[in-house]
Amino acid sequence: MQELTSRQRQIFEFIQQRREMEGSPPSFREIARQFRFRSVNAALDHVQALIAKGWLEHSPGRARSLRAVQISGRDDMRGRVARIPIQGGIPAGHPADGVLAGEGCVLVDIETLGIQPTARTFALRVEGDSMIGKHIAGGDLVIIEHGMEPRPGDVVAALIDGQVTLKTFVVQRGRPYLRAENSRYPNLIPQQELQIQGVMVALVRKTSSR
Amino acid sequence: MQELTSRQRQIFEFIQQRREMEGSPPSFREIARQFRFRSVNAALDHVQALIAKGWLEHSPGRARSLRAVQISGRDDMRGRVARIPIQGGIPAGHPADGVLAGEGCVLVDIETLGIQPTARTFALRVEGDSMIGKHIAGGDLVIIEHGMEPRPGDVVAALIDGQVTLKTFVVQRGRPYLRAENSRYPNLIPQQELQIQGVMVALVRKTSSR
DNA sequence: CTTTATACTGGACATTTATACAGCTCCTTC
DNA sequence: GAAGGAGCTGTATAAATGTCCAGTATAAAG
Repeated sequence: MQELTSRQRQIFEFIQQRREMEGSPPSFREIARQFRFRSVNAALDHVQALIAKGWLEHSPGRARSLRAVQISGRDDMRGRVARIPIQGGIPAGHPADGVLAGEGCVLVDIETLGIQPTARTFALRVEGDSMIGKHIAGGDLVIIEHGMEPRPGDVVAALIDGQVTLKTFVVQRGRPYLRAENSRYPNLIPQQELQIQGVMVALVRKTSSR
Repeated sequence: MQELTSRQRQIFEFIQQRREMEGSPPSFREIARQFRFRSVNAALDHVQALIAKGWLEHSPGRARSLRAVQISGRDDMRGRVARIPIQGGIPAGHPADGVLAGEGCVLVDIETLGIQPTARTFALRVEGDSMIGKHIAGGDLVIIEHGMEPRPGDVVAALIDGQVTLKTFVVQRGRPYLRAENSRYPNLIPQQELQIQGVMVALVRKTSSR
């Protein structure tokens, strides 16, 4: 399949976007309107280029019949989106065991985030600003991979006194401890064993004001 | 939502089936042909019954605009995930006009992020750390809603010298300007008119190391 | 310099399509 | 038996839509 020009890619993505949002693909005139073409033909030309290059199919004479050629594993939402449960406040024990007060689920684009979602991936709502030094603010949603081996410098979710906290995992003189990325918060040197719930792999923030 | 008659259910399922197989919903004539109606109106009547009973929606006057009403809380990913194009480097003029080098698309969970994705929503890869004061770091992906009226304090994407930059929109003494959230970067007081591309509504970050 | 591909403008036209109006039968309900 | 809804026929029309033809401009390739 031939490569697309940047303009053609725009057209292609607009068509895909509309198909998902509106439920049916745009007409040529709608494409033209979107890109401020004064002529319908500009849209037609682009679509014909996309068809010639093997990206689109259509049924001649039929309104709104544009559809993407299915490339296995490529452009499909199924398989690209993972459903990740949001853990609310206090996970009782093991995160896979029983989850209290979940906020529901986030749907996460695994390709963009480059994560391999397992059954042990979960999300946490950040409270407080103890990780502000790593630009993780209160209200952010962090995606945590459970069971992953933390490396020094990783942000981890740890279980301290039955509470989950987000900290940076660091090793000093062969001994691991948890560092808060905010000088107003104390670091945590573990008494016995360190209870690491998982390693942060991604973050999602919603701009609150709207 | 009212119950359907068996005939209406047949029509509804045919529409759904066609949407999945062909990629776009059938026209009234195609419905009529499928059920061997000699009149298009038979199909119209059924569809209007389905709309009245709350099973279908459509945009008046638009070809093939039939779509099933989303049932909230259902285990359906379609309708909860929006495809947002990632704009690469330098939009020339209007964001709908010319955008170069797209990186592809992000799939975004509209329910979690609370955004209403329109065709004018796009994503930008953040370069540099000029917005670090708002905890937006380089490499982050920000979701921008174009055409939204910026309010003071909002993070906006603005067009400066043909380059897109992310800044905080502020108004001082009745005059708007753009503030960088990093003391090493200058604020921008617009010479003429301020070219606001859109307002940031969400942010997605991938933890880079893995 | 010519050719080719891309990216458009502008106008025209035939179909497709949605939609309205006026009927009809059959069945159930009152 | 009157009323009403479901299910359908038949005709008509305006709007939406696909598609063709004839151009222009620009940049890259030969």
